[in-house]
Amino acid sequence: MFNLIDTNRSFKEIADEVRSYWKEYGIQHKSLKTSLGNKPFRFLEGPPTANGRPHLGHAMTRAIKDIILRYKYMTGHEIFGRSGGWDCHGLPVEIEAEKHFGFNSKKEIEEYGIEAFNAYCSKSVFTYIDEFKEVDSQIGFWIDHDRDYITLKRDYMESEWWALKTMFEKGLLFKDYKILPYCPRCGTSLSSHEVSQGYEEVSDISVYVRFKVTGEKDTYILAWTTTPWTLPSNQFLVVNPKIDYSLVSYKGSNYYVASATAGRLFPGATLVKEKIRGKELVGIKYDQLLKFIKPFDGNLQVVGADYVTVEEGTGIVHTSPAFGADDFETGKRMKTRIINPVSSEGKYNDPSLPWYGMSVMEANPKIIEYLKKEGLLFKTEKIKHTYPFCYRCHSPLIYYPLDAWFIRVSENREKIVDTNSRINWYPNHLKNGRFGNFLSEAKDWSLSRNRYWGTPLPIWKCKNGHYEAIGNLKELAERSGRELDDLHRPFVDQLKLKCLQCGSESAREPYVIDTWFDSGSATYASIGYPRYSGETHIPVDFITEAIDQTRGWYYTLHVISTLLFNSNAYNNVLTIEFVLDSNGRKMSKSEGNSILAMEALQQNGPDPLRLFFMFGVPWKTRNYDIRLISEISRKTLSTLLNVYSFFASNANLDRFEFKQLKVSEDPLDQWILSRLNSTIRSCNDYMEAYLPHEAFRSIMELIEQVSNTYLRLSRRKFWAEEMTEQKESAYSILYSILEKISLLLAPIAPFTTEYLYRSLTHEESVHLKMYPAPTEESIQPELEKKFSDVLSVIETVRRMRQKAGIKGRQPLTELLLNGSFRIEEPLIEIIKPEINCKTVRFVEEKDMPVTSKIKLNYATVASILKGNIKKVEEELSRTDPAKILEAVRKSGNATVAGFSLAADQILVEAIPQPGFIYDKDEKTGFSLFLNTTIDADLAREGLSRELIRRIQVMRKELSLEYDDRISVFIDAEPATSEDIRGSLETISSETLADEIQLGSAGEGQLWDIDGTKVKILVRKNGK
RNA sequence: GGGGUUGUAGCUUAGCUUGGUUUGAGCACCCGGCUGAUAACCGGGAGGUCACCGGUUCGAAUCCGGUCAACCCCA
Repeated sequence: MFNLIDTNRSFKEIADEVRSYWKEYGIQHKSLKTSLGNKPFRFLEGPPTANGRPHLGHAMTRAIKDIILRYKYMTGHEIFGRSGGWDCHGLPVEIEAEKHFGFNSKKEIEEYGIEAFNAYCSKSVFTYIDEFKEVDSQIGFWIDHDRDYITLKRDYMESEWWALKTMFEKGLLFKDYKILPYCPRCGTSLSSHEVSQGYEEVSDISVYVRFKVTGEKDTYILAWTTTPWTLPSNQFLVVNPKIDYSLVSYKGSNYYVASATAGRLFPGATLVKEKIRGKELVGIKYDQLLKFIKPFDGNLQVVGADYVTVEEGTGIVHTSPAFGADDFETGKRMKTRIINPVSSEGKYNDPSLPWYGMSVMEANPKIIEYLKKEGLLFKTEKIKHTYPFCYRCHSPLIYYPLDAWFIRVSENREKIVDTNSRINWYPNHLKNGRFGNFLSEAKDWSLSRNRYWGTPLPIWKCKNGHYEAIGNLKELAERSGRELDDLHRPFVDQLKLKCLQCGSESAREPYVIDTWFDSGSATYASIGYPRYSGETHIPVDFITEAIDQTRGWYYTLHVISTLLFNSNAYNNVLTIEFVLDSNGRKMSKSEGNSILAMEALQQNGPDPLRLFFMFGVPWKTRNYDIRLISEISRKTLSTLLNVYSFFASNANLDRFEFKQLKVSEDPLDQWILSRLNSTIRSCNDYMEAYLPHEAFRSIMELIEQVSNTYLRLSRRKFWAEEMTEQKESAYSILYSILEKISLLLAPIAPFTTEYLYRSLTHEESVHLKMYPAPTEESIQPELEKKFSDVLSVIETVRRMRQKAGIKGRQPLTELLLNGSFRIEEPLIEIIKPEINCKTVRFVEEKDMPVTSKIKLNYATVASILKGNIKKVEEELSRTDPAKILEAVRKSGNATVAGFSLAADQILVEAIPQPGFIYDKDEKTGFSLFLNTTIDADLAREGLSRELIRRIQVMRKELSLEYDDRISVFIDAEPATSEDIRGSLETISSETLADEIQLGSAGEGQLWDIDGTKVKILVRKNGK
């Protein structure tokens, strides 16, 4: 017996029931611990930081990961890395902790104590881990959370130490003094991939300031800057030696600017000197702008550099080597010491400045005011530009000189570009586009952070500048004489070594490393390579994350793997775009329009949500739209459950049991099997190519055809009382279709398919079965094409009936077809009942029930015939059109009333003979002639069909079971009664009536059938 | 300023790789019909300068060039 199902249950209810079944019988566990084959498949989970709540985007990536993993399981793969991962370190965590304690500076953290602070971080990073796991359970993401990798665990960090030591020894790790993007609030530098996540568009005030040329009256050099706070430390002005500058006289003063900017800056000014090459300006000395900090020797002069452009500003760049990478280079070249009046908290620390103690961002407007007051300001301009902000705390970053450790990436660009060539990117354009571009411009990775909560940099340094890297705990114990359990700060800081080179004491470099190094190490650290595992997961077969990871995880995984293992980290990577809100806006916490994963799951149920994620291309944004979500699952899952419900209730009545697929010769059966198998084939292809959304699309199409074509056309087979061969075949096909679709759809909608599959087969689980393989010999492309022709003809006839005002219930005698090919007899049999015609046949062109009427094509003929048009037309109306057409066909033209008419000069109009209507089917090109003559017999038959339908409606209104039997009483005009009497048998068998009485219907319902009044009463008799 | 992606009906979209009848669906709207599984379905109506301009071609939504717009990334 097949389980009967309630088609009105919500998908959420079904999922809840299935989830508890899985739990009770350990189905998920079985899937995680077993495999159906031994092909290896390596997966890697991108680790979230669980100090924020999971939102809709998390749900989407997790759904797609699950779809791929379930498919791989079902295709006999042994899956490695089917576990979770948690990213635990880093600034994001520290910032949450600072908020918790109300701290605003590093000083406060240190006063509170690093140990206690880190202890809090270590706890808070798991605040929402339970909610993440709950989302996984709700959405059906089957991974083994008992084997999650956790980046703060000793084993994990030890692997990283191994990696860092290896890099150190290969010379890939180096320390340098550089200008780095720096967050003054967090007190640490950021790497380029972190900076790239924090650009925002802001409007700032930029200033044009005049530097007075030393010893020349009223002559200035005009420079432009968007960071007035760097002006107190101005050391140079830079021009481009290759471009032209002018000296301009404007309101009583002379200014040097790039010629290209003069017109814009000084409207209506007079030129004093034109076309001064930049290099002629080099060496000019100027007076200090803000006379507070004493400059060094050789400062305050114009120097040349070719990075200067004229697009913005004046073509002359104010240079403060402490606060810009280019500026720093200039300072280096000029061999000067750097003026840096700004502390690591971002405040002026030079007491000679009037803004002493102020943060530079606070000082900005004050400095502008001062410049104005002192007459140093030429003008200000509001500009909109993108500026980097700290991606976590939102403070504006400054460029700041620092000692920092770097990974030598730039020298290895070729390698990382090369290993990228081995990766399959979905979508492909990322490979050489966004990602490839980023790789080819890769900068050295600034790795060290002046912070607390992170993997400590395992490098010790002695007073003589000798460095040593430590690769694991054992080594550390040997070198320091102390065992350590926890590698974190502050414990590791306390360990001193004896320098191997000079014997003096060495202390750890006080940094932690970029948390992106943690997650980027997951390919080897997640399994504790090399200490706990002899192998890595490099390269994994598949990862998928959202688009923002191009510069994040995708990048760090790739760089680390290339540098350490000379390999790409992953072979296939699928990138997902964001889910936007219902108005197409980006979801964000601050906007208050973000949607939590749990919310969406509660609202829609897991499967509808998963289908929504599979609807359309993953790498295009989609708007969260609950109406669309329910529409998609209604079209697929609801339809599928209804097909099953129909199957199950009928099959149970007939005591059908599935033993094997029995295929009849019926083209309908052949067709649906072909469709089923071609869908299975394309699903396999798409899933192999990491295109699950394409697989879903093809399944959707199949479900639609099964329900609306196959089942509808097969319905009559199921009404037969006894088990016919046809019926059995149809059952077995329907069973097979439901089974295969459950399997095909199982990775995408795991809950509903489980429910369906188990109701159908009583097997343990759809998820422990092999993915279906196509039966190639069942695929008949030719038949699939023919079948769509059949459907097209049916549609056209329905349209013709509509136009002629003849209902579908009214039987007609014949449909005649003419075309360039024919539809074979068995398929004709499908057309007949659908269009309610007794015969459907093809005729030759000459036998078409049509008279051609030939008209003149005035457009081509008018100018030739002129006054003779009337005459020709008269002659034409007397001539047999067939003769004219024959002549045109043979010789290219026909002679009418002495005039020769070519093919393009006549128009042929087909006029169907009386009793026929004509139309053309566009898909097949067939001409269709429908005989619309309704004689008394046909009319009587039509009437009985009308009655049957009314009685069926009444059955439904009485909520009768489909096998309940009834008695019917019909009250009508005597003439109508006579007509009805002839069809009593048909009516009673169609409506399961034991008896039909003509006469008084008493309390019956009055119907108006096209003007004929009939009163009908239906009474239930039981089964 | 540089790079990438996208642009098809009110909305969601297919077709573009490989040029070939009149760009195909779904939702919503209106009219009509069908129904012994269905939350369905079928027919008709209205709604498209396939973003725009140019080129290649017998023929362009599709290929090429340019422009515009939106989004994303970089500087």
